[in-house]
Amino acid sequence: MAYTKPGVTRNRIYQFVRERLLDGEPPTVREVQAAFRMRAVQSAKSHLDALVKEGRLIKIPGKSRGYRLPATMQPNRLVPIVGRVPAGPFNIAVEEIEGYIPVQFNADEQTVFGLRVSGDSMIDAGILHGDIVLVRTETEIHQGDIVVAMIDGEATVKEFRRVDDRIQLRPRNDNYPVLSPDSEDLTIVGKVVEIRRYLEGVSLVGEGLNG
Amino acid sequence: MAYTKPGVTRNRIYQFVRERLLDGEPPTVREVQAAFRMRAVQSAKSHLDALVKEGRLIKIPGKSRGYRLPATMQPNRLVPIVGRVPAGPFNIAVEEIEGYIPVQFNADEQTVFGLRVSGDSMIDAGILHGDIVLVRTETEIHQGDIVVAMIDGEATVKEFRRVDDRIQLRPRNDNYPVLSPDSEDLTIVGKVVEIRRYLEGVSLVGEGLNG
DNA sequence: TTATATAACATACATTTGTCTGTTATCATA
DNA sequence: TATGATAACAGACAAATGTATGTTATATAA
Repeated sequence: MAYTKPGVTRNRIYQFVRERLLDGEPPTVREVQAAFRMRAVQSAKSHLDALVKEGRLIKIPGKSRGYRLPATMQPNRLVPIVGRVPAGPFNIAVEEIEGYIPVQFNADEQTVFGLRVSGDSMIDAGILHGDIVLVRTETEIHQGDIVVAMIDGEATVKEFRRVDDRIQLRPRNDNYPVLSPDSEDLTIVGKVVEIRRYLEGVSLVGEGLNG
Repeated sequence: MAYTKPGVTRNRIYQFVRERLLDGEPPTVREVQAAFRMRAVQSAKSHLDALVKEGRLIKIPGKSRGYRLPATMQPNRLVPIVGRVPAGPFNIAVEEIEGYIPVQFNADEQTVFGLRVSGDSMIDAGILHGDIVLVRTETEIHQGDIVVAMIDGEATVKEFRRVDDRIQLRPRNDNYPVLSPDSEDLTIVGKVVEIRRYLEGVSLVGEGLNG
């Protein structure tokens, strides 16, 4: 390819590789070479190695398609959406999974799931019927957090308060009462860390492909 | 590895490959082999080819790490979040990009971006100050859609109405007036297709990594 | 201009990886 | 038990891919 000013091709190659990695398609050195119409493999490899040296990429030596984005650039992960709160956080039955949505947590663990909200008891907190809340299990709960709780086997989204050693679950809608269940009837499933609302028909990833 | 009932190992391999692909790390045949402690490459390859035949995977013949999820299982894409509406949809200045978030649209094109909402004029639609709305440009706008509009160079999120050949932009908050700007002062940037609210500090992908 | 760093090229080689052919073992069903 | 289908193994080869060495061309700055 034509000679360019120092750094120019470097940046273009970075953009290209980044794009490919975010698409889940790590390129080979020769694919980079071809994309930039270079006549020598080494031309591409030099740039890639330089990007690694600069810290903009990392690589797995020896392996094919071994260039990756550094941790801070790491993209996301898919988590399952369930229509109702699973019995135990860790045994979500496959049949209950509506689909998967991408999140950007480093939730390599199985600690985050999505739950479709029903009812309008949290409307003043901007959580509407049909919204999807992302719930992180196994995390600390603080005063005022929005949580998913199981009361007598029933799932609910509420604001968490501790008042005089007693747990209150407060709706954010004046038409609903504050709940204060006995602790043996109550399980805090996790904390709501994100809310999503889809205004347009979105087919969830992997929808209906169980089996 | 030990012999299993027909289909069992097949499914496990599918889960494994799927996991890897969603992580952006397509495995080699031999990596599958190793993961299942098989003594022959062909054992892994047979299962993979069978999964392709069943339609659960697709493959790029000849290429390394060439197994992929079919289109319906395709994951997501990263779109930029901007703090304010860009001048033109297609020339988002890099400095204005807050970060990137994953979406599940097949927005291979540059038609979707994220915008951080300021103000509470849409509070009755469950859109709060600080929420991120995902905006699709170049799409049809219908009565009642929530849109992002530019009025005299100012960006705003409102409900779209057409009344007697005149466009109305309605807030969803009784404290704000309905707008009805002259068409020369108005640009409809796009339609809001998704709303997100992060309740926990989430560092956006690629945040502060411009340059 | 000259010197130095960067960019691009040419070629070769080693390793990784995909693919092929044939065999043996276990499962499922009659 | 007999039979066909599926699962797993063994070994080899070919293509893809990473890597190394050396050379030439252009950009940048003194």
